Amino acid sequence: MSVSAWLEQLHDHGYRLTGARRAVVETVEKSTRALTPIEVYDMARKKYRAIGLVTVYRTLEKLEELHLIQRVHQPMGCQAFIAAGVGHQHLLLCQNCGQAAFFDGDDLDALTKAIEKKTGYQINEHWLQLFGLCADCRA
Amino acid sequence: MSVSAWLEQLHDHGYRLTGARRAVVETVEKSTRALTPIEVYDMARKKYRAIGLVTVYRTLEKLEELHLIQRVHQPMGCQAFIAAGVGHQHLLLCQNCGQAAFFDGDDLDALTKAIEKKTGYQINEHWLQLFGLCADCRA
DNA sequence: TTATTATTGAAAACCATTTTCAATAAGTAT
DNA sequence: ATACTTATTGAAAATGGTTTTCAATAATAA
Ligand SMILES: [Mn+2]
Ligand SMILES: [Mn+2]
Ligand SMILES: [Zn+2]
Ligand SMILES: [Zn+2]
Repeated sequence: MSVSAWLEQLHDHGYRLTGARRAVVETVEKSTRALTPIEVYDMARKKYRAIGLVTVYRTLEKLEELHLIQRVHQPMGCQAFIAAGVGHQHLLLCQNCGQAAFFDGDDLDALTKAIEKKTGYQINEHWLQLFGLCADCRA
Repeated sequence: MSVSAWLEQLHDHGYRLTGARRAVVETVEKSTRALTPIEVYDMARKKYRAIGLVTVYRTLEKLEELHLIQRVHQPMGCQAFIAAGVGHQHLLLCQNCGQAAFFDGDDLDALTKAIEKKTGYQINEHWLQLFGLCADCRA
């Protein structure tokens, strides 16, 4: 995805393209780590001075509705957002700098089946997230 | 674990045993689903009328410090707590009634290794959580 | 250009959580 | 038992992140 693709998505869903929205989109789409509303606000403000924190919240809300961003749960808080992964992917987060990477290829079918049998639950989805140190931070 | 074991833990760490704390401990230890502070408050109040919501927050804080309870992250919110699992376990949650079950036996070593190689990250921990319908709710 | 109305930012409201504080009661020493 | 020390308590106030309100503005269509 790209900034222009995000703006196109917004436009295609009847949302107007404004300076404030462009600033938020550019900030979040380019970030390699999850950002909180305030962080987005501080960064977007450098691109569009007059932006209000309220507009950041409202724009994040719309981007989440369009599945362009997703909420990131972390030990320190669950209010951060990052550009959404494509297809079936999970997040790998650096515990030092927050650098995020998506990965796929997890196969939980066997585990899921075994647990369904043992517990009687019908399993519909799973959350998986890895934590560690990115290449830069482990050096 | 049991209610008395929790109370003993509190006592062993120098905390006094009070009616309010007993009510919170009994509520949370016996629950098979994650409870929010307000839910704990409403339930504990039936055992100890005079309890204040503030004391619920303070007691949950201590129980978490002692690793007797753990925070549960869910799509609807991340403010709920449940009796902590023992050893390496993960949660399986019913999307309908909230019924929680712990499971173990997940083996992510191969996946972890592969991702470390591919991404350059050093992976230290993982979060895994399953969602579905419990035996009662799927019927 | 003009008209329509979605969008905006400031201010106020909201609400979950935390802090303050004087009264109370658990644990200890007498 | 009784007195003493001080951790604990609940009420009230404060806090801080998020949401709502509202009149002004600006994006889009006519
Ligand atoms: Mn998966
Ligand atoms: Mn595991
Ligand atoms: Zn890093
Ligand atoms: Zn259920």
